[in-house]
This record gives sequence, structure tokens and C-alpha cells, in this order.
Amino acid sequence: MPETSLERGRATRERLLRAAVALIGEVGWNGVTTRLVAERAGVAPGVVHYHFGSVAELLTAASLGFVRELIGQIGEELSRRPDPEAGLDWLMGAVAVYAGDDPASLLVAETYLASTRIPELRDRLAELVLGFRRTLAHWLAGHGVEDPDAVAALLAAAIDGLVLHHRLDPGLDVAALAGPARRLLRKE
Amino acid sequence: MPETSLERGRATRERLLRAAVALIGEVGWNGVTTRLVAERAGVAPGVVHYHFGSVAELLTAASLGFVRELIGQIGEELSRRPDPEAGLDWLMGAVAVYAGDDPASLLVAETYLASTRIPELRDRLAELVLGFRRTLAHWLAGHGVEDPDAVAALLAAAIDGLVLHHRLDPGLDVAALAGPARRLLRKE
DNA sequence: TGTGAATTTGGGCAAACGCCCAAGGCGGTC
DNA sequence: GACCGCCTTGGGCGTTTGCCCAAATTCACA
Repeated sequence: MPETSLERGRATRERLLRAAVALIGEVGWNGVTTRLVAERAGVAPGVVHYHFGSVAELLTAASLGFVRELIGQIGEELSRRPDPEAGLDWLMGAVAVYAGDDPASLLVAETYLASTRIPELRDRLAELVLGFRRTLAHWLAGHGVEDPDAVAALLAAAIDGLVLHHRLDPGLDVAALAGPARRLLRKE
Repeated sequence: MPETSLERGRATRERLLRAAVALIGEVGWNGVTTRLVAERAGVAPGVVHYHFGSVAELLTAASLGFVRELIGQIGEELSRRPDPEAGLDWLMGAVAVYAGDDPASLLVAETYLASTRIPELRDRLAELVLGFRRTLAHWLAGHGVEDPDAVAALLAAAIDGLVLHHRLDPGLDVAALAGPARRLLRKE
């Protein structure tokens, strides 16, 4: 299996990123240590600081990559729905699937919080969230919803908030909120 | 100023709790250390583990106390409003005041996140949030809003989500969202 | 088969961590 | 004034942390 050093390096870097994504959700942003992520990736501890300047840098890259992909997938799913009502139903259903204690939900929450302490992360995350809100607003506007920007901001915030609350109250029936949420789509 | 040992102890404990509240917002849950909180409170490091079993215990007590008071104040303010529309306006205005990077907002966010790793904290926080949602639902129901429970859940989630998003995008005009949010209050 | 650049190894370092504890105040009670 | 219980002090213990680095390894290429 011929393999150049560069390719091996790239593959190792990728393994570190994947290990970091998994661990942020499992043990939290501050729980991910040099040695832990190295062990999970199956490499020696020193490798971490060869590929990344610091642990924080690794975590930043890993979390941003994950959030970017997640947002892209949501946007794609929404664009497939025939109307905003169907989109809202799907959205609430998707949020309901995440109990709030799954690694994906936790990673997103951890990233939000960590972004308050890491300027670089905050700026990049802000771009992503802003882009998502714009996508949402554009999609709403295309279906005749009034005040699409404001409704998009409310929906985006509600989604993130629901993930947090669902964790605290697993009995919360998120999917059932789609009905009242539809009121946001109606005209004056 | 005659003062018994018990009174002095109580005062010190209170100082530690206040210092912890301030520091959680400033440096984050995991950034609060034994020595840091002791220095802020103006006491020797050993005092922390005399009054509290562990640092986590101190942080749990401090954050829960703060959130409890905050929720109580919000509920009180809402009950003073003549109708849900006015309440919503006040609520959004209050959220808008918090830029998301103030200690209070950060403390709430930190507490949410920490609660995913500390069962004791999660249970107590869940009680508080559930209570707030019930207060909100009761207030909405009293004004003839349909599906008060669902609307309360959506509003509570949106508030927390907006605090997070406002931090990422300081340009977000939260107060302006009150208009579209009113649609949630209307009858079918 | 040798050379060199990229990658990997694993131990080492200083700093910071939570928690502990013997010793020392500091009032209120006899 | 001696005692007693509560509170406070500040240093110490063992552990873990991020990051470093000289040496070893790997593989394409000469």
C-alpha cells in the first residue's frame, strides 16, 4: 500500500479531528486533553502538537467542521420540502430526535459556549449561524412569509433553545410544538 | 460589632457564593478554581473546602441560586403586564439588553452546559426551568392564548436561544422580534 | 542502497489543579 | 482567665495539564 508521508499526515490529521468531534460531545470542550484525544485517535500524544498549534486550535477546527456540515444538511433538507409548514414539521421532528444528551447536541452547545472565550471561534461560528439564518429567511421569503428575517431569527433561536431544554426535560414533546410554531408563518 | 462564629461563617459562605457567580460569568464554569474564587472572596484557599465539599458543589449552589432569582424576577415582571403583547414586548426588550457577553447571560449558558455533566445540577435546574415554563403557560392561558403549554415551551426556548445568538451577532435587533413573536399569541 | 524530508514516538518539564490538614485566631460560656 | 467550638490560615501532597524535543521511523527518490 504505497503512501506518501503527506498522505499519511493528512489521514492522521483527519483522525484527530474525528476523535476531537466525538470527545467534545462525550466529555465536553474542557474535558478533551492532549493525551485523551491522541489515545482515541490511536496516535502518540506528541502528534497533536505536531499537526495543531494547540489543543484549542484542534477543537476549534473540529467543531467548526462539524457545525458547518450539520447546518448544510439542515438547509438541504428544508429546501426539499414543498412548503414552510412541511419544513417546520420536519425541523421539529429532527430536533425531537435529539434527546439533548446525544454527542451531536452537546457538541453544538459546547461550541456555542466555547465561542464566548475564543474570539477566532466566535467569528467563524457567527458566520455559519448568520449564513444559516439567511438561508432560512430566504426560504421563508420564497414562500410568502412576512418578516422573513425576524421569523428566521426566532426559529433559529428556538431550535437551539429547544435542544437545551429537551435535555433538561426529556418529556418535552418537541414535535408537538410544530403546530403552534406554524402561527409564525401566517400573514398578518 | 459583636459577631458569633456562626454568623461570620455564614457571611463567608455568602461571599464565596457571590464570588462564584461573578467568576462563572467571567472565566467560565471550568475556569473557576479553588484559589481563584478564594482570592475573589478575600479568603484563604482552604476556606472553600471547609464550607463546600468540592468546587463543583460550590458552583452548583451558586449558579442555581442565581438562576432561581432571575427566573423569579422575570415571572414577577410578566405578571405585572396588562396583556401578553405587552409582556412579550418587555421580555424581548429585556433579552435585548443582555448583549450575550454579559456575566449574567454567560452564567446561565454555562449552567445549562454544566448541567449535562452534573446530575444533581441537571435535576435542580430542570425543576427551575419547568417551573418557569409553567408560570409562563399559566400566564398565557389566563389571557386566552391557545395551546399555552406549547407556546410557553417555544417562548422559553426562544429566549435562551436568542441570548446565545445575540452573543454571536450583536447586530441582531432582538427587540424588533417582538412583532412577529406576537403571532404566537393569536387564536387559530 | 543511501539520502532527506515528513512524520511519529514517548519521555520530560514547569505550572496549575483539587483537596487535605496541623496549627493558629476568635468570640461566647463557665 | 481557662476552656471550647467554630472558623481561618497557608503550606503541602499527589495528579494532571499543555507543550516541547531529541531520537526513531517511514518512504519516495536518487
